[in-house]
Amino acid sequence: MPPRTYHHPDVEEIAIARVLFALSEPLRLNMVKMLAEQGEVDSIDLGPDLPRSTLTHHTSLLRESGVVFVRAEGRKCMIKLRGEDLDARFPGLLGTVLTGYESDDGDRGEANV
Amino acid sequence: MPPRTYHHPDVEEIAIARVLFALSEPLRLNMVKMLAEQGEVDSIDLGPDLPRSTLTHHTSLLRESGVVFVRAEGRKCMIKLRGEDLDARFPGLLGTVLTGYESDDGDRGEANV
DNA sequence: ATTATAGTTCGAGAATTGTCGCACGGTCAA
DNA sequence: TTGACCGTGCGACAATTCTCGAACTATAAT
Repeated sequence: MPPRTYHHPDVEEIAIARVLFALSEPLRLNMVKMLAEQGEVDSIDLGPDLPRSTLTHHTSLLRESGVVFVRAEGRKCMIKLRGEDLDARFPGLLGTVLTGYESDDGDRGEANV
Repeated sequence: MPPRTYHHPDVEEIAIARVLFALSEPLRLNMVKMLAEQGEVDSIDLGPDLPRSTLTHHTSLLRESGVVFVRAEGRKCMIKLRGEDLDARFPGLLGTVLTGYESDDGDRGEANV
């Protein structure tokens, strides 16, 4: 009956080690890149080819580490970066990671575009 | 006979996902913090209470991910941050991580000082 | 109400990572 | 040379993490 709800850690509760771990996974790092470019997106757009349970796994990990905010929208769910929260907690961190990821063509920077 | 040598990735080879993973481990993150504060240090100082093989495991991972430079000094080994290399590859990343770690007392920020 | 769709949970298995004892080779002092 | 010390590599085990199918719940359309 109750509509889907999601738990999000408070800003003070966000731990840097967990954030770094969340961003250290290529799939998740690419998701974060998309979120930074596109704003709030439908979760399915973050991994159209992934099994749903795998997608849920990664989005949940990003949410529980404090990187993203998840919101139920009808039967799908919308995801956006917690950019301001992250910047308040760890100033500049997200920006430098994303800038660094841009210049890292060794991982998967542009071969798939 | 040959003195101990260590392989270090070139600057261009340093991958951001691997760096973030290396920094996502509390033990290793604390080692990096010490290195940032103290410059080049004896490896033993990074984990006096750790089993040697465990210490080697973590220092090797930091070295292979491009975070630290390791040098044999007699029978011990000296370790220092590759600060300039990291900054050339991913500008500002290390600084923001260290700054963020400083303000993160939830992990182990100051309870042990 | 029925059907279809989307996300979640649970479980199992594979893969990766962390921990640590132990033997080995290199280094230094006596 | 002998012996103590330090780091490394190996191997085994524990702990985490990743992947993904299947059953389930909620939502929307017919």
